[in-house]
Amino acid sequence: MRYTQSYLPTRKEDPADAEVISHKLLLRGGFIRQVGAGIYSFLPLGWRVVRKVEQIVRQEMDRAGAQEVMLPAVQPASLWEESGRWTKYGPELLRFNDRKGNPYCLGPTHEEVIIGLVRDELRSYKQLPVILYQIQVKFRDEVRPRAGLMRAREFTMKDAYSFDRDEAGAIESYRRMFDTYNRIFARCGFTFRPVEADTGSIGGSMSHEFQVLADTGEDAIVSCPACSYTANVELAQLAGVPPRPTSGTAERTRVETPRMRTVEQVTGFLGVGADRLVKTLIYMVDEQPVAILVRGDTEANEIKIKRALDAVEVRMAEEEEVIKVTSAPVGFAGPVGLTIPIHADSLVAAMTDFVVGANEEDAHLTGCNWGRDFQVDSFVDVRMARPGDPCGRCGAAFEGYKGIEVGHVFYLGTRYSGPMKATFLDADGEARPFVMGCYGIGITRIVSAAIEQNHDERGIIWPMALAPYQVLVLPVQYQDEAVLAAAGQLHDELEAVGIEVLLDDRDERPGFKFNDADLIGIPLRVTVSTRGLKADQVEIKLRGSDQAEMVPLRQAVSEIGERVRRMMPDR
RNA sequence: CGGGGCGUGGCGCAGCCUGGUAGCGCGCCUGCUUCGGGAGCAGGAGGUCGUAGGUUCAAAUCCUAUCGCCCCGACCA
Repeated sequence: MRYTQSYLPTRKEDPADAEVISHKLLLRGGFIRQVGAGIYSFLPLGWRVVRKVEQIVRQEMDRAGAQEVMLPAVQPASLWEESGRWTKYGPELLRFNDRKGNPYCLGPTHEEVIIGLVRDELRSYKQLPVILYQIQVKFRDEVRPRAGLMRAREFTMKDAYSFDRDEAGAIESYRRMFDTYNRIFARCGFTFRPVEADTGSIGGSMSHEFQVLADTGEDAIVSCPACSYTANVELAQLAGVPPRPTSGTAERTRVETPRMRTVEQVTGFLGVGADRLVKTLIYMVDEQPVAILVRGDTEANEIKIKRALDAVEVRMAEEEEVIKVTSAPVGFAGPVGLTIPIHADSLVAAMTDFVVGANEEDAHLTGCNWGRDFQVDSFVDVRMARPGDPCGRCGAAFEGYKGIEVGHVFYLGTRYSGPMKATFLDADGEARPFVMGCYGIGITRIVSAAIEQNHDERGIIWPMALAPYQVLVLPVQYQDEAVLAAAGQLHDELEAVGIEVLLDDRDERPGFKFNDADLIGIPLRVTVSTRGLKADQVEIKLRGSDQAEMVPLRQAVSEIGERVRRMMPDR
C-alpha cells in the first residue's frame, strides 16, 4: 500500500476528548474516529487491526472444532421474554419498536437467538457436542461509555456457545475453550492471566476472565507468586485465621462519639488505628437481616458474603432497616446485643480489645472481645482481597495487578436451555435440556488493550500479529530518484512475497515521516536513503528497539521476510 | 443517576467576567527555498460562535430552555 493512496489522517496534537493512552493514540494515529458517545468509525488502519484480531480468533476457534455463524443484531422482544430477560435486563438493553409497533432490541449478547436457532435443529444426543460462534457488533447502552474502545457502547465481540448432553461434556467443552483462549491471547502477544471470576448475573458454577495486565486496567486482580492461584479481588480466596478463645483483657467501655459515623472519624477521634476497629455492616441476605463484621481497614465483599452464606440475593440494608435492627442510626451499629445472625470475617478472629458501635446514637464501645461480649455465628472469608493478603490455597502473600478483561468463559449449565425448553433426546429416549457454556472475547477491546500494553512516548508499538502492516518502507530523500525507485521496488517485492507493507511515498521531510512511523507503530521499519544506497544497503529497525542495522539491498526482501516470520507467534 | 467540566474554521485553544468590527497555533491551498527526527519565507481559502427563545440600539459574551461531548463516582456477561 502506498501512503499517498491511503486514507490515513494522523494528528500531531492530543485530542481533547481522550484521556487514556490507547484512546489518544488510536485517534492520533488515524485508526478510529468518534461518531457519538461510545460509538466509533474504524478507518482503514484501525479496521486492518480489527481484522487481524478476528483472524486469530477464527483460526483458533475453528481449530478447536467450533463453527462460525452469523446471528442478527436486531432481535425480537418475544425471544427475550422466553428467557425472562426482557424485563430483567436493565436499561443497558436498547429497546425500540418497528413500524408495526412490535418491540425489538439491539443485541447486547446472543444466548436467546442461538438457543432459538439450535433447539429446532439439534434434536439428538448423536449430534452433540456442538460449539457455535460468531463475530458480531453488539450494543450495550452503557451508563457511562469511556476510554475509547475500552468501554464503548457499540463494540465487536466474538461470542461462542457450547451445547453438550451432560455436565461432563460441558466441562470438556469449557476446558477446550479455556485452552483456546490461552492460545488466542498468546498469539496476540499479550501478557495476560486467566483468573477465576464471579459468575455475575449469568449464574453457573465456573467462570474465568482473561485479563491483560496493564496499569490502566479497570479490574483489580491478585495472584499468588507461590502457587500461581490468580483471581479477581472480588473472589480471591483468602487464608483464614483459626478462631481461638479471646485473650483480651480490656474492660468493655462505652464512650461518647458525637456524630462519628465513619471509620476514619471514629479512629481519628479515639486515636486508634483502623485495624483496632470492627465495622458492623447490616446486610439483607435473602431479605433477612444479617450482621457482617470486618476489620476497620478492610472492605466487605458482597459476592463473598453471598457465597459464604449460600444466599440467592445480598444487598446492603436500607437506612430504616438498620435502625430497626440496631435501634441506632447508620454509623453506630455494633455486635453487642444484636439478635440477628452475626458472621465475622476471619481477620476478626485474631482481634482483641477492639472498638465497635454501641447500637446507640453518638456512642461506641471500646475494649470489646468476641466470645465474651457477643457471640459470632461463624467466621468466614468475606473481605475484598488485597495485595499482601494470604493466598487461600497456599498462604503466601498475594501480588496485586490491574487488568483489562478481554475474554470471559462461563459454564452455563441449563440456565437458559431449561426455561427456553431447548432439549434433545438422549440415548434413553428422555428429553433433556442442553448443558451449555458461553464464551466471549472483546475484539475491539483487544485493540485498545494491545496499545495499553505496547506503547512508548512516541506512539504505538504493535505486536507483529496485530499490526495493520508488518513493514513500513520509508524513503528519506524524496528528491533522490534512486531512493524512490529502490523504495518502490522493495515495496513491490515485499508485497509479492505476501508481506503486508506500507510505503511512505509522501513528499515530506524525513522527521515528519519518522514521527508518523513511530505514531502508527508498524513493527518493522525499512529506511531507504541516498547514503545507504551508495553502499547498496537499507536500514532495518524494529519499532520497539532503538537499534538499527544495515542490510544489503539484495538480501533485503528475504531478510525482512525472515524477521517478520520470527516475530509472528506460532500459528 | 450524583458530582465536575466543555461546546468558537478540519484539529488544539483564546475571547465571555466588564455586550460594540471574531483571534492565535497546527493543518489546508499557491509559489520559492529546504530535505535523516513534526522546516523557512511570501501570499491565500475557510467560522450561522451547539440549537431555540429572550433581554438590548447592539449578543460568542447577559438570561431561560434544550441538545451533545468529556472526566470522577455508582453501574457492568
